[in-house]
Amino acid sequence: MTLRLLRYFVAVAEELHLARAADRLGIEQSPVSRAMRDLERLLGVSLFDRSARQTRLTWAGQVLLGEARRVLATVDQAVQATKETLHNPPRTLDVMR
Amino acid sequence: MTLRLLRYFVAVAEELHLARAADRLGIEQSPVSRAMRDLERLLGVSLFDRSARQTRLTWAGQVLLGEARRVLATVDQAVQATKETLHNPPRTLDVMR
DNA sequence: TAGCCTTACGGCATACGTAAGTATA
DNA sequence: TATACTTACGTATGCCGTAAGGCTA
Repeated sequence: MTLRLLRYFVAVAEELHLARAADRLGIEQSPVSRAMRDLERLLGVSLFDRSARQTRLTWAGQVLLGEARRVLATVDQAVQATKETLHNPPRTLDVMR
Repeated sequence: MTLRLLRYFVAVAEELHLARAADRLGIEQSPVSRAMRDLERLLGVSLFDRSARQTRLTWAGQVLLGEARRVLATVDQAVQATKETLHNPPRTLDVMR
């Protein structure tokens, strides 16, 4: 699993349209389509219902959308918390030992 | 940020030794060293204290270790929860609309 | 046939391994 | 000098864009 696949998936799941998702991601449709295929293969589940004219989420897709948002939020927090150590030094001197 | 950098970092932070971390990851020392350098540049903070003979975590490194573990746990849960939708179908039929 | 997604292919960027280099105790 | 981390360089893998292909209303 990679964050790239999760980021692409959230964009597609929210837009329900590959071209718009690709626009939002600043890339072309093609890599987005391939990424969704790769993600489905990786997880072994269908994330989208492509039978209809419009793209829709399967149940697995709905579950992953919530989970992926949590992952990305956790990543953002990890980056922020680490950067903020510059301004919030440890209270005691021996925490680094 | 990538999961690869976080996975490598957790290995190094837990082993406090690049060769052992590399062994655990199934790769060579060299890419691990480069990854840690890249991660520090990305975050703009020092994660390791390299002045001593042994590798030690800075305060920022200790904070990131906890955060990175949370991220990786969240990812595992995301994958599991999505895969389990195959055995736990939605209770109602209209959740996919 | 118009709109949307997918596949093929070539090029670029990223990541690895080997091996040489640097530093410290 | 032994141990551990870093840097240089060539190769392999991964990801992207362009363009062609397929499908459905």
